[in-house]
Amino acid sequence: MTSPIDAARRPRRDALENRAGILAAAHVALAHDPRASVDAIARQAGLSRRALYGHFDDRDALVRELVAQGAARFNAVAASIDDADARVALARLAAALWNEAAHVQVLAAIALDEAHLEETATALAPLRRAVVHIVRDGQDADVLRTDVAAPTLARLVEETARTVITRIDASSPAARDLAVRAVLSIAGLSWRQADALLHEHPEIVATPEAASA
Amino acid sequence: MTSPIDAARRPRRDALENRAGILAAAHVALAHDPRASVDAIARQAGLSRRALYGHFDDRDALVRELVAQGAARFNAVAASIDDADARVALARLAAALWNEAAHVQVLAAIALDEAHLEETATALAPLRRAVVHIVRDGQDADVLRTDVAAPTLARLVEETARTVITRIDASSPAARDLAVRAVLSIAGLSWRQADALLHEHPEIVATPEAASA
DNA sequence: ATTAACTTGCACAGCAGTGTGCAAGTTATC
DNA sequence: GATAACTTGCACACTGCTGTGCAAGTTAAT
Repeated sequence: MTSPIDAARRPRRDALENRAGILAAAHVALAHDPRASVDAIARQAGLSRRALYGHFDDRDALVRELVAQGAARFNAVAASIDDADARVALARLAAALWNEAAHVQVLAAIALDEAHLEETATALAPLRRAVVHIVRDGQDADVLRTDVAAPTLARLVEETARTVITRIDASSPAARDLAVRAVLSIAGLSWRQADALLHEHPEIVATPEAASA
Repeated sequence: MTSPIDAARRPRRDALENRAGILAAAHVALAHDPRASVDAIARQAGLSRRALYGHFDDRDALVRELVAQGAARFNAVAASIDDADARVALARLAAALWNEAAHVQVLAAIALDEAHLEETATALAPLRRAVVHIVRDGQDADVLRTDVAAPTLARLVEETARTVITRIDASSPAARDLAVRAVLSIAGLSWRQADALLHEHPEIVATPEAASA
Protein backbone atom coordinates (compact mmCIF):
# COMPACT_ATOMS: atom_id res chain seq x y z
CA MET A 1 0.00 0.00 0.00
CA THR A 2 1.04 3.59 -0.59
CA SER A 3 1.63 5.95 2.26
CA PRO A 4 -1.47 7.88 3.30
CA ILE A 5 0.39 11.20 3.02
CA ASP A 6 1.31 11.48 -0.67
CA ALA A 7 -1.10 8.69 -1.60
CA ALA A 8 -3.79 10.51 -3.57
CA ARG A 9 -5.74 7.48 -4.73
CA ARG A 10 -5.23 6.92 -8.44
CA PRO A 11 -7.90 8.14 -10.85
CA ARG A 12 -10.91 5.92 -11.31
CA ARG A 13 -11.15 3.77 -14.39
CA ASP A 14 -14.50 5.18 -15.47
CA ALA A 15 -13.04 8.68 -15.26
CA LEU A 16 -10.34 7.76 -17.73
CA GLU A 17 -12.94 6.23 -20.00
CA ASN A 18 -15.06 9.34 -19.75
CA ARG A 19 -12.11 11.54 -20.62
CA ALA A 20 -11.47 9.44 -23.72
CA GLY A 21 -15.19 9.55 -24.48
CA ILE A 22 -15.15 13.33 -24.38
CA LEU A 23 -12.28 13.44 -26.83
CA ALA A 24 -14.09 11.04 -29.15
CA ALA A 25 -17.27 13.08 -28.87
CA ALA A 26 -15.39 16.28 -29.56
CA HIS A 27 -13.89 14.57 -32.56
CA VAL A 28 -17.32 13.89 -33.98
CA ALA A 29 -18.93 17.15 -32.97
CA LEU A 30 -16.12 19.45 -34.11
CA ALA A 31 -15.71 17.70 -37.45
CA HIS A 32 -19.37 18.44 -38.08
CA ASP A 33 -19.24 21.97 -36.67
CA PRO A 34 -15.92 23.45 -35.56
CA ARG A 35 -17.65 25.74 -33.10
CA ALA A 36 -19.86 23.19 -31.42
CA SER A 37 -20.61 24.21 -27.83
CA VAL A 38 -19.12 22.52 -24.79
CA ASP A 39 -22.64 21.44 -23.92
CA ALA A 40 -23.10 19.74 -27.29
CA ILE A 41 -19.80 17.90 -26.89
CA ALA A 42 -20.58 16.78 -23.35
CA ARG A 43 -24.03 15.56 -24.37
CA GLN A 44 -22.53 13.61 -27.26
CA ALA A 45 -20.25 11.96 -24.74
CA GLY A 46 -23.20 11.15 -22.49
CA LEU A 47 -21.98 13.47 -19.76
CA SER A 48 -23.08 16.75 -18.29
CA ARG A 49 -21.39 19.97 -19.26
CA ARG A 50 -20.27 20.33 -15.67
CA ALA A 51 -18.49 16.99 -15.70
CA LEU A 52 -16.55 17.93 -18.79
CA TYR A 53 -15.01 20.83 -16.92
CA GLY A 54 -13.71 18.28 -14.46
CA HIS A 55 -11.56 16.79 -17.20
CA PHE A 56 -10.49 19.87 -19.13
CA ASP A 57 -9.74 23.32 -17.81
CA ASP A 58 -11.66 24.96 -20.60
CA ARG A 59 -12.82 24.50 -24.17
CA ASP A 60 -9.43 25.53 -25.46
CA ALA A 61 -7.59 22.82 -23.56
CA LEU A 62 -9.88 20.22 -25.10
CA VAL A 63 -9.30 21.55 -28.60
CA ARG A 64 -5.56 21.68 -28.05
CA GLU A 65 -5.54 18.03 -27.05
CA LEU A 66 -7.40 17.11 -30.22
CA VAL A 67 -4.92 19.04 -32.32
CA ALA A 68 -2.01 17.32 -30.61
CA GLN A 69 -3.58 13.90 -31.19
CA GLY A 70 -4.21 14.53 -34.87
CA ALA A 71 -0.83 16.12 -35.49
CA ALA A 72 0.92 13.15 -33.90
CA ARG A 73 -0.83 10.79 -36.30
CA PHE A 74 -0.08 12.91 -39.34
CA ASN A 75 3.54 13.34 -38.48
CA ALA A 76 3.87 9.59 -37.95
CA VAL A 77 2.41 9.07 -41.41
CA ALA A 78 4.81 11.58 -42.91
CA ALA A 79 7.76 9.87 -41.24
CA SER A 80 6.74 6.50 -42.69
CA ILE A 81 7.10 7.62 -46.31
CA ASP A 82 10.48 6.71 -47.72
CA ASP A 83 10.03 6.05 -51.44
CA ALA A 84 12.87 7.16 -53.67
CA ASP A 85 10.51 8.18 -56.47
CA ALA A 86 8.84 11.45 -55.46
CA ARG A 87 5.74 10.60 -57.46
CA VAL A 88 5.30 7.36 -55.57
CA ALA A 89 6.03 9.11 -52.30
CA LEU A 90 3.34 11.70 -52.97
CA ALA A 91 0.83 9.06 -53.98
CA ARG A 92 1.53 6.99 -50.88
CA LEU A 93 1.32 10.04 -48.65
CA ALA A 94 -2.06 10.99 -50.11
CA ALA A 95 -3.36 7.45 -49.65
CA ALA A 96 -2.09 7.30 -46.07
CA LEU A 97 -3.65 10.65 -45.20
CA TRP A 98 -6.92 9.48 -46.69
CA ASN A 99 -6.91 6.70 -44.11
CA GLU A 100 -6.78 9.46 -41.50
CA ALA A 101 -9.66 11.29 -43.17
CA ALA A 102 -11.61 11.70 -39.95
CA HIS A 103 -8.63 13.35 -38.30
CA VAL A 104 -7.92 15.52 -41.32
CA GLN A 105 -11.47 16.80 -41.13
CA VAL A 106 -11.21 17.75 -37.48
CA LEU A 107 -7.85 19.43 -37.86
CA ALA A 108 -8.94 21.31 -40.96
CA ALA A 109 -12.10 22.47 -39.23
CA ILE A 110 -10.22 23.64 -36.16
CA ALA A 111 -7.59 25.37 -38.26
CA LEU A 112 -10.33 27.57 -39.69
CA ASP A 113 -10.71 29.23 -36.30
CA GLU A 114 -8.38 32.19 -36.16
CA ALA A 115 -7.73 31.30 -32.54
CA HIS A 116 -5.96 28.02 -33.30
CA LEU A 117 -4.28 28.96 -36.54
CA GLU A 118 -0.67 29.12 -35.46
CA GLU A 119 -1.14 26.26 -33.03
CA THR A 120 -2.16 23.92 -35.82
CA ALA A 121 0.55 25.34 -38.03
CA THR A 122 3.32 24.46 -35.58
CA ALA A 123 1.79 21.06 -34.83
CA LEU A 124 1.76 20.19 -38.52
CA ALA A 125 5.23 21.56 -39.27
CA PRO A 126 6.86 18.12 -39.60
CA LEU A 127 4.26 17.03 -42.17
CA ARG A 128 4.78 20.24 -44.11
CA ARG A 129 8.52 19.78 -44.09
CA ALA A 130 8.11 16.25 -45.43
CA VAL A 131 5.97 17.49 -48.32
CA VAL A 132 8.47 20.21 -49.23
CA HIS A 133 11.23 17.63 -49.13
CA ILE A 134 9.41 15.24 -51.46
CA VAL A 135 8.53 18.05 -53.85
CA ARG A 136 12.14 19.28 -53.99
CA ASP A 137 13.39 15.78 -54.71
CA GLY A 138 10.81 15.36 -57.43
CA GLN A 139 11.74 18.63 -59.09
CA ASP A 140 15.45 17.83 -58.92
CA ALA A 141 14.78 14.46 -60.55
CA ASP A 142 12.53 16.20 -63.11
CA VAL A 143 9.57 13.94 -62.39
CA LEU A 144 7.36 16.70 -60.89
CA ARG A 145 6.41 20.03 -62.42
CA THR A 146 9.07 22.74 -62.34
CA ASP A 147 6.93 25.68 -63.46
CA VAL A 148 5.98 26.32 -59.84
CA ALA A 149 8.47 27.01 -57.04
CA ALA A 150 8.87 24.19 -54.52
CA PRO A 151 7.28 25.94 -51.52
CA THR A 152 4.28 26.95 -53.62
CA LEU A 153 3.91 23.50 -55.09
CA ALA A 154 4.12 21.95 -51.64
CA ARG A 155 1.37 24.28 -50.49
CA LEU A 156 -0.68 23.39 -53.54
CA VAL A 157 -0.28 19.68 -52.85
CA GLU A 158 -1.27 20.17 -49.23
CA GLU A 159 -4.35 22.22 -50.08
CA THR A 160 -5.40 19.77 -52.76
CA ALA A 161 -5.14 16.83 -50.40
CA ARG A 162 -7.05 18.67 -47.70
CA THR A 163 -9.74 19.79 -50.11
CA VAL A 164 -10.33 16.44 -51.74
CA ILE A 165 -10.31 14.58 -48.42
CA THR A 166 -12.57 16.93 -46.51
CA ARG A 167 -14.93 18.20 -49.23
CA ILE A 168 -15.52 15.17 -51.42
CA ASP A 169 -17.55 12.32 -50.03
CA ALA A 170 -14.97 10.19 -48.26
CA SER A 171 -17.13 7.12 -47.67
CA SER A 172 -17.05 5.58 -51.12
CA PRO A 173 -14.21 3.18 -51.95
CA ALA A 174 -13.32 5.31 -54.99
CA ALA A 175 -12.57 8.29 -52.79
CA ARG A 176 -9.06 7.20 -51.87
CA ASP A 177 -8.28 6.65 -55.50
CA LEU A 178 -9.58 10.11 -56.32
CA ALA A 179 -7.50 11.75 -53.60
CA VAL A 180 -4.33 10.12 -54.88
CA ARG A 181 -5.02 11.02 -58.50
CA ALA A 182 -5.83 14.62 -57.61
CA VAL A 183 -2.52 15.04 -55.82
CA LEU A 184 -0.56 13.50 -58.68
CA SER A 185 -2.36 15.76 -61.14
CA ILE A 186 -1.64 18.92 -59.21
CA ALA A 187 2.00 17.80 -58.96
CA GLY A 188 2.22 17.95 -62.75
CA LEU A 189 1.43 14.48 -64.06
CA SER A 190 -1.12 13.97 -66.81
CA TRP A 191 -4.02 11.77 -65.84
CA ARG A 192 -2.65 8.96 -68.00
CA GLN A 193 0.75 9.19 -66.33
CA ALA A 194 -0.93 9.03 -62.94
CA ASP A 195 -2.99 6.09 -64.10
CA ALA A 196 0.11 4.23 -65.29
CA LEU A 197 1.90 4.95 -62.04
CA LEU A 198 -0.94 3.51 -59.99
CA HIS A 199 -0.94 0.39 -62.16
CA GLU A 200 2.75 -0.05 -61.52
CA HIS A 201 2.16 0.32 -57.78
CA PRO A 202 -1.21 -1.28 -57.12
CA GLU A 203 -0.53 -1.54 -53.39
CA ILE A 204 -0.86 2.23 -52.99
CA VAL A 205 -4.60 2.31 -53.51
CA ALA A 206 -5.27 -1.22 -52.24
CA THR A 207 -7.91 -1.36 -49.54
CA PRO A 208 -6.64 -2.32 -46.05
CA GLU A 209 -8.71 -5.55 -46.13
CA ALA A 210 -7.12 -6.66 -49.39
CA ALA A 211 -3.66 -5.82 -48.07
CA SER A 212 -4.16 -7.92 -44.93
CA ALA A 213 -5.65 -10.86 -46.84
CA MET B 1 -44.92 67.94 -58.69
CA THR B 2 -46.31 64.76 -57.22
CA SER B 3 -49.56 64.70 -55.32
CA PRO B 4 -49.16 65.30 -51.58
CA ILE B 5 -51.17 62.18 -50.76
CA ASP B 6 -49.12 59.32 -52.16
CA ALA B 7 -46.06 61.53 -52.62
CA ALA B 8 -43.60 59.93 -50.16
CA ARG B 9 -40.51 61.99 -50.97
CA ARG B 10 -37.91 59.87 -52.73
CA PRO B 11 -35.03 58.44 -50.69
CA ARG B 12 -32.14 60.79 -50.03
CA ARG B 13 -29.00 60.47 -52.08
CA ASP B 14 -26.74 60.04 -49.05
CA ALA B 15 -28.93 57.20 -47.86
CA LEU B 16 -28.36 55.34 -51.10
CA GLU B 17 -24.65 55.96 -50.79
CA ASN B 18 -24.68 54.70 -47.24
CA ARG B 19 -26.51 51.57 -48.27
CA ALA B 20 -23.87 50.91 -50.91
CA GLY B 21 -21.20 51.71 -48.34
CA ILE B 22 -22.61 49.12 -45.98
CA LEU B 23 -22.50 46.47 -48.70
CA ALA B 24 -18.90 47.39 -49.51
CA ALA B 25 -17.99 47.29 -45.84
CA ALA B 26 -19.69 43.94 -45.41
CA HIS B 27 -17.74 42.73 -48.41
CA VAL B 28 -14.46 43.60 -46.72
CA ALA B 29 -15.43 42.51 -43.24
CA LEU B 30 -17.00 39.19 -44.17
CA ALA B 31 -14.16 38.20 -46.50
CA HIS B 32 -11.85 38.62 -43.54
CA ASP B 33 -14.20 36.98 -41.03
CA PRO B 34 -17.45 35.40 -42.23
CA ARG B 35 -19.07 35.97 -38.87
CA ALA B 36 -18.14 39.59 -38.37
CA SER B 37 -20.71 41.37 -36.20
CA VAL B 38 -23.23 43.86 -37.49
CA ASP B 39 -21.46 46.42 -35.34
CA ALA B 40 -18.11 45.73 -37.00
CA ILE B 41 -19.66 46.06 -40.45
CA ALA B 42 -21.44 49.30 -39.59
CA ARG B 43 -18.27 50.78 -38.11
CA GLN B 44 -16.31 49.82 -41.22
CA ALA B 45 -18.92 51.70 -43.24
CA GLY B 46 -18.61 54.71 -40.96
CA LEU B 47 -22.13 54.34 -39.63
CA SER B 48 -23.72 53.33 -36.37
CA ARG B 49 -25.11 49.88 -35.87
CA ARG B 50 -28.53 51.41 -35.46
CA ALA B 51 -28.37 53.11 -38.87
CA LEU B 52 -27.54 49.83 -40.56
CA TYR B 53 -30.81 48.38 -39.34
CA GLY B 54 -32.50 51.22 -41.19
CA HIS B 55 -31.18 49.80 -44.46
CA PHE B 56 -31.47 46.07 -43.86
CA ASP B 57 -34.08 44.19 -41.90
CA ASP B 58 -31.48 42.02 -40.24
CA ARG B 59 -28.02 40.57 -40.69
CA ASP B 60 -29.39 37.83 -42.87
CA ALA B 61 -30.90 40.23 -45.39
CA LEU B 62 -27.53 41.92 -45.75
CA VAL B 63 -25.75 38.63 -46.33
CA ARG B 64 -28.36 37.53 -48.83
CA GLU B 65 -27.83 40.70 -50.84
CA LEU B 66 -24.08 40.05 -50.92
CA VAL B 67 -24.66 36.51 -52.13
CA ALA B 68 -26.99 37.73 -54.86
CA GLN B 69 -24.44 40.34 -55.99
CA GLY B 70 -21.59 37.85 -56.16
CA ALA B 71 -23.64 35.14 -57.81
CA ALA B 72 -24.76 37.58 -60.51
CA ARG B 73 -21.15 38.38 -61.35
CA PHE B 74 -20.10 34.74 -61.43
CA ASN B 75 -22.97 33.69 -63.59
CA ALA B 76 -22.22 36.52 -66.01
CA VAL B 77 -18.65 35.26 -66.19
CA ALA B 78 -19.83 31.72 -66.84
CA ALA B 79 -22.14 32.89 -69.60
CA SER B 80 -19.30 34.72 -71.33
CA ILE B 81 -17.24 31.57 -71.91
CA ASP B 82 -17.85 30.13 -75.37
CA ASP B 83 -14.61 28.44 -76.46
CA ALA B 84 -14.99 25.28 -78.48
CA ASP B 85 -11.93 23.67 -76.87
CA ALA B 86 -12.88 22.61 -73.35
CA ARG B 87 -9.31 23.07 -72.16
CA VAL B 88 -9.30 26.67 -73.32
CA ALA B 89 -12.76 27.21 -71.87
CA LEU B 90 -11.63 25.94 -68.46
CA ALA B 91 -8.50 28.06 -68.54
CA ARG B 92 -10.44 31.15 -69.48
CA LEU B 93 -13.04 30.48 -66.81
CA ALA B 94 -10.36 30.12 -64.15
CA ALA B 95 -8.68 33.34 -65.24
CA ALA B 96 -11.99 35.22 -65.29
CA LEU B 97 -12.92 33.97 -61.83
CA TRP B 98 -9.53 35.04 -60.57
CA ASN B 99 -10.45 38.57 -61.58
CA GLU B 100 -13.41 38.21 -59.25
CA ALA B 101 -11.18 36.93 -56.47
CA ALA B 102 -12.57 39.34 -53.90
CA HIS B 103 -16.10 38.14 -54.59
CA VAL B 104 -15.04 34.51 -54.60
CA GLN B 105 -13.59 34.98 -51.15
CA VAL B 106 -16.77 36.49 -49.75
CA LEU B 107 -19.03 33.87 -51.27
CA ALA B 108 -16.78 31.04 -50.16
CA ALA B 109 -16.63 32.43 -46.65
CA ILE B 110 -20.40 32.82 -46.45
CA ALA B 111 -20.98 29.38 -47.90
CA LEU B 112 -19.12 27.92 -44.91
CA ASP B 113 -22.01 28.97 -42.66
CA GLU B 114 -24.52 26.17 -42.53
CA ALA B 115 -27.23 28.80 -42.55
CA HIS B 116 -26.50 30.00 -46.09
CA LEU B 117 -25.43 26.72 -47.62
CA GLU B 118 -28.36 26.00 -49.86
CA GLU B 119 -28.85 29.66 -50.61
CA THR B 120 -25.38 29.96 -52.12
CA ALA B 121 -25.86 26.63 -53.84
CA THR B 122 -28.93 27.76 -55.73
CA ALA B 123 -27.40 31.15 -56.51
CA LEU B 124 -24.36 29.50 -58.06
CA ALA B 125 -26.27 26.84 -59.94
CA PRO B 126 -25.76 28.44 -63.37
CA LEU B 127 -22.00 28.55 -62.86
CA ARG B 128 -22.01 24.92 -61.79
CA ARG B 129 -24.02 23.93 -64.82
CA ALA B 130 -21.54 25.71 -67.06
CA VAL B 131 -18.63 23.82 -65.53
CA VAL B 132 -20.36 20.47 -65.94
CA HIS B 133 -21.11 21.34 -69.54
CA ILE B 134 -17.50 22.23 -70.32
CA VAL B 135 -16.24 19.09 -68.60
CA ARG B 136 -18.65 16.86 -70.52
CA ASP B 137 -17.60 18.42 -73.82
CA GLY B 138 -13.95 17.94 -72.94
CA GLN B 139 -14.44 14.31 -72.06
CA ASP B 140 -16.42 13.65 -75.24
CA ALA B 141 -13.63 15.25 -77.28
CA ASP B 142 -11.09 13.25 -75.28
CA VAL B 143 -9.09 16.33 -74.27
CA LEU B 144 -9.90 16.10 -70.56
CA ARG B 145 -9.41 13.16 -68.21
CA THR B 146 -11.96 10.37 -68.46
CA ASP B 147 -10.93 8.38 -65.40
CA VAL B 148 -13.31 10.49 -63.28
CA ALA B 149 -17.04 10.88 -63.91
CA ALA B 150 -18.12 14.26 -65.23
CA PRO B 151 -20.03 15.45 -62.14
CA THR B 152 -17.13 14.51 -59.90
CA LEU B 153 -14.59 16.15 -62.18
CA ALA B 154 -16.71 19.29 -62.33
CA ARG B 155 -16.80 19.35 -58.56
CA LEU B 156 -13.06 18.82 -58.44
CA VAL B 157 -12.47 21.70 -60.84
CA GLU B 158 -14.72 23.95 -58.82
CA GLU B 159 -13.06 23.09 -55.52
CA THR B 160 -9.61 23.52 -57.00
CA ALA B 161 -10.44 26.95 -58.37
CA ARG B 162 -11.97 28.02 -55.07
CA THR B 163 -9.06 26.70 -53.07
CA VAL B 164 -6.33 28.25 -55.16
CA ILE B 165 -8.12 31.59 -55.41
CA THR B 166 -9.05 31.92 -51.77
CA ARG B 167 -6.16 30.22 -50.01
CA ILE B 168 -3.12 31.16 -52.03
CA ASP B 169 -1.92 34.75 -51.93
CA ALA B 170 -3.97 36.42 -54.65
CA SER B 171 -2.08 39.69 -54.79
CA SER B 172 0.97 38.62 -56.77
CA PRO B 173 0.77 38.76 -60.57
CA ALA B 174 1.74 35.10 -60.76
CA ALA B 175 -1.37 34.08 -58.85
CA ARG B 176 -3.70 34.17 -61.84
CA ASP B 177 -1.26 32.03 -63.76
CA LEU B 178 -1.15 29.57 -60.89
CA ALA B 179 -4.93 29.36 -60.65
CA VAL B 180 -5.23 28.58 -64.35
CA ARG B 181 -2.49 25.97 -64.26
CA ALA B 182 -3.97 24.28 -61.22
CA VAL B 183 -7.34 23.92 -62.90
CA LEU B 184 -5.82 22.52 -66.08
CA SER B 185 -3.78 20.06 -64.04
CA ILE B 186 -6.74 18.78 -62.09
CA ALA B 187 -8.61 18.44 -65.37
CA GLY B 188 -6.00 15.92 -66.48
CA LEU B 189 -3.37 17.82 -68.41
CA SER B 190 0.31 17.36 -67.62
CA TRP B 191 2.07 20.55 -66.57
CA ARG B 192 3.86 20.68 -69.93
CA GLN B 193 0.60 20.35 -71.82
CA ALA B 194 -0.87 23.15 -69.75
CA ASP B 195 2.23 25.23 -70.38
CA ALA B 196 1.96 24.69 -74.12
CA LEU B 197 -1.72 25.56 -74.11
CA LEU B 198 -1.06 28.84 -72.33
CA HIS B 199 1.63 29.69 -74.85
CA GLU B 200 -0.81 29.06 -77.68
CA HIS B 201 -3.36 31.33 -75.98
CA PRO B 202 -1.32 34.06 -74.30
CA GLU B 203 -4.35 36.32 -73.92
CA ILE B 204 -5.81 34.04 -71.24
CA VAL B 205 -3.30 35.02 -68.59
CA ALA B 206 -2.59 38.50 -69.95
CA THR B 207 -2.99 41.21 -67.32
CA PRO B 208 -5.93 43.60 -67.88
CA GLU B 209 -3.51 46.51 -68.34
CA ALA B 210 -1.65 44.71 -71.11
CA ALA B 211 -4.90 43.74 -72.76
CA SER B 212 -6.15 47.33 -72.79
CA ALA B 213 -2.83 48.74 -74.04
C1' DA C 1 -17.56 -0.59 4.74
C1' DT C 2 -15.28 3.39 4.21
C1' DT C 3 -13.49 6.84 1.52
C1' DA C 4 -12.28 9.61 -2.01
C1' DA C 5 -13.31 10.28 -6.76
C1' DC C 6 -16.56 11.32 -9.80
C1' DT C 7 -21.10 13.08 -11.70
C1' DT C 8 -25.16 15.85 -11.60
C1' DG C 9 -28.10 19.75 -11.44
C1' DC C 10 -28.70 24.14 -10.29
C1' DA C 11 -27.64 28.88 -9.73
C1' DC C 12 -24.82 32.50 -10.85
C1' DA C 13 -21.92 36.12 -13.14
C1' DG C 14 -20.17 37.46 -17.24
C1' DC C 15 -19.54 38.28 -22.18
C1' DA C 16 -20.86 39.11 -26.93
C1' DG C 17 -24.06 39.34 -29.95
C1' DT C 18 -28.98 40.57 -32.10
C1' DG C 19 -32.94 43.40 -32.96
C1' DT C 20 -36.13 47.20 -31.27
C1' DG C 21 -38.04 51.72 -29.33
C1' DC C 22 -37.46 56.36 -28.76
C1' DA C 23 -35.91 61.16 -28.31
C1' DA C 24 -32.85 64.39 -30.22
C1' DG C 25 -30.09 66.02 -33.68
C1' DT C 26 -28.58 66.80 -38.61
C1' DT C 27 -29.30 67.29 -43.56
C1' DA C 28 -30.99 66.59 -48.31
C1' DT C 29 -34.93 67.74 -50.73
C1' DC C 30 -39.04 70.14 -51.76
C1' DG D 1 -37.59 77.64 -44.66
C1' DA D 2 -40.39 73.78 -43.90
C1' DT D 3 -40.40 68.96 -43.84
C1' DA D 4 -39.52 64.45 -44.17
C1' DA D 5 -35.62 61.47 -44.36
C1' DC D 6 -31.86 60.03 -42.16
C1' DT D 7 -28.43 59.26 -38.28
C1' DT D 8 -27.13 58.87 -33.56
C1' DG D 9 -26.89 57.28 -28.94
C1' DC D 10 -28.94 55.20 -25.41
C1' DA D 11 -31.66 51.80 -23.07
C1' DC D 12 -33.78 47.53 -23.20
C1' DA D 13 -35.00 42.55 -23.62
C1' DC D 14 -33.43 38.47 -25.41
C1' DT D 15 -30.46 34.48 -26.78
C1' DG D 16 -26.64 31.48 -26.43
C1' DC D 17 -22.46 30.77 -24.90
C1' DT D 18 -18.48 30.16 -21.08
C1' DG D 19 -16.68 29.06 -16.66
C1' DT D 20 -17.36 28.57 -11.50
C1' DG D 21 -19.33 27.30 -6.81
C1' DC D 22 -21.74 24.17 -4.18
C1' DA D 23 -24.71 20.57 -2.24
C1' DA D 24 -26.27 16.07 -3.00
C1' DG D 25 -25.97 11.85 -5.02
C1' DT D 26 -23.51 7.72 -7.09
C1' DT D 27 -19.71 4.58 -7.72
C1' DA D 28 -15.03 2.60 -8.07
C1' DA D 29 -11.17 1.60 -5.27
C1' DT D 30 -9.14 0.41 -0.93
